[in-house]
Amino acid sequence: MQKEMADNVDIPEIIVPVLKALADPNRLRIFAALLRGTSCSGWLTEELGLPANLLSHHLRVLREVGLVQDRRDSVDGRWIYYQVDVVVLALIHQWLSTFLDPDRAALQPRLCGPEVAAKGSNNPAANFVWETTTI
Amino acid sequence: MQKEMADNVDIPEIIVPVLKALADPNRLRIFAALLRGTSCSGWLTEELGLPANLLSHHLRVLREVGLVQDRRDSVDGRWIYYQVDVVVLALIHQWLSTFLDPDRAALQPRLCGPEVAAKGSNNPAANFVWETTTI
DNA sequence: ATATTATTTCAACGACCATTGAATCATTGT
DNA sequence: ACAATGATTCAATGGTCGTTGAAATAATAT
Repeated sequence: MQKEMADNVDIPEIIVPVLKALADPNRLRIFAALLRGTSCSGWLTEELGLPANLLSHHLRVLREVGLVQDRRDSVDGRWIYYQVDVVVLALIHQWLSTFLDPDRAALQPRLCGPEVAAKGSNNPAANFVWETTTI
Repeated sequence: MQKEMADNVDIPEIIVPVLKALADPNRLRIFAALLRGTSCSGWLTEELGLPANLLSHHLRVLREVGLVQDRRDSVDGRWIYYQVDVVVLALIHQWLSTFLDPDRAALQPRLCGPEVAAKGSNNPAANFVWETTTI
C-alpha cells in the first residue's frame, strides 16, 4: 500500500519572517555561529569580522523573529549572551523538512493546458522529459 | 558511543539566493502550488489570484535561482508549464535539514565572557536556565 | 493579413533594507 | 564622581525589491 501524503501544506505566519531573517549572508553566518554554541557578541564580532553595531542590528533581527534569545552575564552585566531558541528551531526545521521534501513533490502535470486536454494513449505531457540539473 | 556530528557547516553559494527567493509570501505560495504538481501560469493566476505580470515576475525569480524549470506546450506554444526542479530541491532540502537540525545545536556556552572565565564547581553559565518558548 | 490568446518586458513608484559613522545607554572599575 | 568597557540606538545613504499599468512578444486561430 502506498504511503499517504498531504499535498496541500498551509504556511504558518512565522515561516516567511524566519526565511527573510536567514536570507542574508551575514545573518546566516551569525546564526551558523550560534548553532555551534551560545556566544557573546564580542566573540562574534571578532570571529565574523563584523562591526559591533552591524552585528547588533542583525542579532536584533534574529531575535525579533524568535530564532535567538539573549541574556546578560550574571557577574558582569555589560556582557550579553546569545543563544539559538531550540524550540523555534525545531518548529522551523520540522516544517521546512516536510515542505521541501523531494518525495512530496508531485511531478505529474496538472489538468491544465492543451497537452493535457488532448490526453489519451500518447499524451505528450506524460512523455515529456525535463532537463536534469547538474550540480 | 555518541554519534559524531560536524559542528562547522559551510554555506554553499546557492543557499542565500534560494532563501531570498522563498522569503516572500507570494513566491512561497507559488512554489507550494508547484510542489503540488506541474502547472501553467494561467492556472496559477486563477488559483492564487495574482495579476499575470506579477506572477511572471515571481516565476522568473524562482527560475533564476534554479528552483523552477519551464517549457512550452508541445501542441500550443502559447502555453508555458512550470515545474519544481527536484534535483535542486533535494539539494536544498538536504542542506537545510542538516543545518537546522535541533539535535545539532550546541547549547553549551562558548569560552567567552566573565561567567565562563570564573568557572568552577558552581559555574553560573552552566546552571542558567533559558526561557522556554511557548508556541 | 488581422485578431486573439498566453505570457513577458518595460518604466516607474514607494517601501524596505544592509551598511556606515557618530552618539547614547548600561554597567563596572578606580 | 569619573573613566572605561560592552553593546545599542540614531540618522543618513545607497541599493534592492514587490507591485502596478501599459506596452510588447510569441504563437495560434480566423
